[in-house]
Amino acid sequence: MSGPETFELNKFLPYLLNQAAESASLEFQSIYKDRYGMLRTEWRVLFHLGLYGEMTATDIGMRARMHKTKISRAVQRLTDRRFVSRTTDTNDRRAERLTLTAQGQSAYRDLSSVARDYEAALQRHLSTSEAAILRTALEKLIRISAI
Amino acid sequence: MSGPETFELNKFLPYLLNQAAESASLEFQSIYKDRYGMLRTEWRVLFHLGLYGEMTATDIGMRARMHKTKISRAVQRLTDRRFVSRTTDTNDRRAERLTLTAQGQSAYRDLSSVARDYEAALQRHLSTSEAAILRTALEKLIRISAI
DNA sequence: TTGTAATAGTTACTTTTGTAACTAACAATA
DNA sequence: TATTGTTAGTTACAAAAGTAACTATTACAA
Repeated sequence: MSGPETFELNKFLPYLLNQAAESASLEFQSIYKDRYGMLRTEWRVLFHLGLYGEMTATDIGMRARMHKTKISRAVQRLTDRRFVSRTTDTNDRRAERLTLTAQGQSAYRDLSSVARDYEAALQRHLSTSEAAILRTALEKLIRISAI
Repeated sequence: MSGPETFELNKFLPYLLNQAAESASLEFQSIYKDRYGMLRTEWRVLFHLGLYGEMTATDIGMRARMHKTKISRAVQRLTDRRFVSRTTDTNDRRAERLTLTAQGQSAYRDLSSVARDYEAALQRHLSTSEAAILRTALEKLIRISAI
């Protein structure tokens, strides 16, 4: 007894979203992990730099909504492995301007092509309009807590 | 230069799904954490037992797609805090039959009512058909890797 | 039976994340 | 120019998750 419409876990949006996110990330995750030994945070930083060019850790944090310690550690590992190079900003010596190295560019190009194919494969399970509405709905949900 | 249609991170489904899942879980998470000191894994176990009655850890693992060590630790904490009770199955003494205690039932009722309200609030940002299509699409994506 | 494999769940160890405190640099104001 | 506050990023410590090896029990077949 729990109210007029009884609760259903496998219809509960946060639960569904988490399951779908996990499911939809699994295979792609194994690719960047296997090929480049990257974690999710590192892949995200790589893609931000690949897409938007030079950024600071703070910039990435705002765009990707990642905490600065996560970014700090991701950048650390990416520079250790020569995917990213950092130079201190001469105007503000607290900030570091991050860019992809040639190796980083190459990994980015490779992975973004994988990402395109991967997404196309996912999308084959959805109709065109379904995929479009899905994206819109997800964007709305993201914006809710975008404060 | 990256192909005919250039890659967009904020349209990339796995990325969108992760962001939306995180965004849509955030506030609810803070409720079960603040009221009952529960983690996500514990909340999930609680809800499975509340919804489906007596289950074993393995049952829950299959339904929730959680690894058995996660469940083992969640059950451990839930029994420590008297939300769950466990009894060894007499037919198969490896298995433990898990059920909610009165306190567990009460937490479950409270949280499932919160969940209903929370979901309704999320849904207010979506049209009826949008919400329906979203669920369908998410279910399809979940099933893809359901092996 | 007895030996081998499978299953339920736990434990130990490692990796990753979260949180808070920290350093260094800048900004603003008295 | 001191003083106070803010910002960029790192580090230290604690909590959580992942992985593999483990115990105990059951299943099955030689």
